[in-house]
Amino acid sequence: MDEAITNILEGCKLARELETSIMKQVFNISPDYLMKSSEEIVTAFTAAMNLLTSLNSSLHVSSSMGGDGGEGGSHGATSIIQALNLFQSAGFEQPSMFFHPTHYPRVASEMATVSAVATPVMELGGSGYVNVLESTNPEVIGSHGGARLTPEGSSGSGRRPAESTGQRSTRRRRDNTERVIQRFPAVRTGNSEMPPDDGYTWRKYGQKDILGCRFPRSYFRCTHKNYYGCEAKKQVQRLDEDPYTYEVVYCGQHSCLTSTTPLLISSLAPVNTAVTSAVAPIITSATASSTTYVATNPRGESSMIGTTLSEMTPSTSIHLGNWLTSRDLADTRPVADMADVLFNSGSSSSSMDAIFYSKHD
DNA sequence: AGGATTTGACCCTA
DNA sequence: TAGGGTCAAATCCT
Repeated sequence: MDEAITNILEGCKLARELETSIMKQVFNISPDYLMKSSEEIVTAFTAAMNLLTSLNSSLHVSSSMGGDGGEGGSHGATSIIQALNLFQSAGFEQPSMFFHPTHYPRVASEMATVSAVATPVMELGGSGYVNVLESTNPEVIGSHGGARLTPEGSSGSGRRPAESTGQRSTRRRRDNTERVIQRFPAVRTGNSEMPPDDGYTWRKYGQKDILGCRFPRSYFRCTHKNYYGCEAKKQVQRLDEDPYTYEVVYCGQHSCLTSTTPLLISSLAPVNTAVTSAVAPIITSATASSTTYVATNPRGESSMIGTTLSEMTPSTSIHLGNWLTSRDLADTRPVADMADVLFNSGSSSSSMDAIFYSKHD
């Protein structure tokens, strides 16, 4: 255990050094350097994870992740939470400008993608962006993560005459699109807290008080719905039990080209046992947000099949993610994941795009 | 001026 | 029928 902690701390140190380097050379950073540094970080965390894995393997791990979500059944979570605390005490509690929360859904999705046996159906758009085709599989999974909540309580008072509107277009509630559920700690900005920006631009189209919930649920759709027919939506709600945590449910795929990192949600489908069993221990912690993988059966009933870390520094989430989701795929993608996060997971509004803006221009 | 937000009404599903 | 999701007029914001 001590050795694992040493490795983790070393990884943290390297990550901080890398971050510092990036900050200092914002417009003059070499991809080679990034790759090399990332690799060193990966090595340190991989070593730690291997040690932790062997530690935990003696304690448990039932490969069956039932639909009950198992919040409390986190075998082996203690070690990971300890590791989390270490990460935080090592100075990673604040979101980095480079490790933008935008990355986290991508990372979570990527992890599941790595674990999935099924090959994701993808196509390259003309501009080089990757578009993910809409899944038609009735069995879909989502993940759980977080995003920004718009400031509430402004003084708009939309009021419509009682007669209004003729007929409504078709509206269905239980569509079979993927649902990605994520939790994020609120980001404190001035006097208010809000979920972190997820990199996409959203337009709020509704807010509802939900029965039994202290806080209203806000409904957002992609701002570019009209331009690109982008059907992505999300629901944002503060948790009753933890008002400083936001739960965001993403529905549908982004078909717009406004982000360099469209969520690879559809690539998670179809759900299969590889994903289910690969997402190992469930971790819940007040200090770390989580990504929850939700399986939806053809009747639209959802059940959580797993949770993994996502609200940490990308390096830690990547490594723990690999450890959690793909022990059988160990060492296959950590460097690539890191590079992907570093180079591809920025959003149109992220600082990474500001740094590497020329990449897509 | 045009886009974003608010919020009561409407409508669908369980 | 209740509750949740969406619509769209009114209003705010830039």
